[in-house]
Amino acid sequence: MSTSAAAEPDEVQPRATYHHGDLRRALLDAGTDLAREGGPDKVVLREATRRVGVSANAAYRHFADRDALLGEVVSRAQARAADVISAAMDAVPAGLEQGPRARARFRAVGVGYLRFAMDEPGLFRTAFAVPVDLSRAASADAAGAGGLTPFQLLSTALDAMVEAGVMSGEQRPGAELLAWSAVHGMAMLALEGPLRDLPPEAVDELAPRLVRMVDLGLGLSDGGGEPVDGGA
Amino acid sequence: MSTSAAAEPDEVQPRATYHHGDLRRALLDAGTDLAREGGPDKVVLREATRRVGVSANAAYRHFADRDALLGEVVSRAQARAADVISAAMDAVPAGLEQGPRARARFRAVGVGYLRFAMDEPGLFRTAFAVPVDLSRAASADAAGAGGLTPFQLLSTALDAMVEAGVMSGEQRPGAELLAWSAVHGMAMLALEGPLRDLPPEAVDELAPRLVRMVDLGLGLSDGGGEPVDGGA
DNA sequence: TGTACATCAGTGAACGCGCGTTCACTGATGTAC
DNA sequence: TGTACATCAGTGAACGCGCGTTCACTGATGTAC
Repeated sequence: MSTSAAAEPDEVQPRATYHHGDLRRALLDAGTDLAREGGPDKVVLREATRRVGVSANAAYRHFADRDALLGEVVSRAQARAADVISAAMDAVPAGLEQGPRARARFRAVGVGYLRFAMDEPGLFRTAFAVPVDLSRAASADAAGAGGLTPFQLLSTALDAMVEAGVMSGEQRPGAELLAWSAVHGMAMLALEGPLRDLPPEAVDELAPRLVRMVDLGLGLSDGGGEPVDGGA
Repeated sequence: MSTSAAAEPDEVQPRATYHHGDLRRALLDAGTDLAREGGPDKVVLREATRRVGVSANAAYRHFADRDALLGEVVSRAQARAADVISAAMDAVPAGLEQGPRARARFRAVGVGYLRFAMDEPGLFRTAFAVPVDLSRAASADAAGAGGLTPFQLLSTALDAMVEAGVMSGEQRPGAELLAWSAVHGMAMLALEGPLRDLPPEAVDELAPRLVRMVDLGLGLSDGGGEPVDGGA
């Protein structure tokens, strides 16, 4: 243990072998850490290689350019969001009838989305506010452990509402965008908009009110007044 | 007319006098143009001075630093948003009764907000998505011609709904944030989020549905079904 | 089992970019007498 | 009405920053024979 190789977390010290072994994954991990710390802008090629302990241009063996790395980090961040949303949906109590259950799970999507935004602001912004071409990141490897992307989770929740008869089939088309807008807007206002100085607990308080507003505004009005709150 | 001073719009040619005369305003105008063209990131000190035809550091006679310039551009952009929203509110037909009128004007706030976002994406992002301290830009010179900021216009519309009896006073506190979230989210998704490739007319179609959702979700349910669309 | 050699995965140095900002300066203006 | 001089508003050159990316290279690996 030389003096130069101080106690740093996770392989910052010089590697034993010339070949790294799994540089691609290591760069992806470092890029994800950077995104977590400071959002998409902080996903910087040179810094990622620095953290891994490799020369700057070694990255070009594994990624075409910086955008390619960022793109994969974006997919990972979306997958993490999907996991949080899934967990919130699964936390809806089992005993409910079909209608209230569908509504509760739908609300849980929004609550989970906002929880992810507040708990992991950097990853959230990387996942959903990145000025990068998302055509390919919107699916496939953007899925969580359950195999669905955040958008797909939202879609299934809305489908279940229609099936349960608590939402009109007429306004089902495009409803994802309406619901998504509401929670995304609150997250962005709180994270990097004019509400940046709002205390995080204020969002915790507003989130249920917001998803309730969406639920009432989107669903059929029968019994919509009941505050069926789901999610942990 | 020399060959070097070609026909450029607006005083790009070398000035006649050593002193500019109104450099502060000229830089503000140039900064606003830049914001209009490419959002807050494009508000670059050097480029603003370049356009005005002045050396780069001349700006420091009038602004403490780049952030000071940007801050004033942000206020201007918010004032422009206020103008568009005001116009939408004023376009609500006069013949309506108090309740429907209050709802229509409230919806017009959202429609105007989204119209501004789609018509002036650069200014919109400068006004509402800028990573800058907004504590001081949130008022005073951020007001439009009518003397109110966008946020204040929204507040008055909500107050009018309560007064007209179409919204419960109980959920009035903080309702600005719920309504704002919805329209802000749609704008951000469409402008620099995953929906960036959505055709602009898709937003035109979704906007009324979104504000209707918010209206239904926030207001009292009596007669909320009527699609009282206001605004041009 | 040993060796030649193609291929893969790294290195180190350098480039150009455009930015914000600072330095020491000079030309223009206006006011006191 | 004229002049000295403080003050204001510009100039031109330069700095350092950190980035993405490219260049020519070398060390390690694995496969054919």
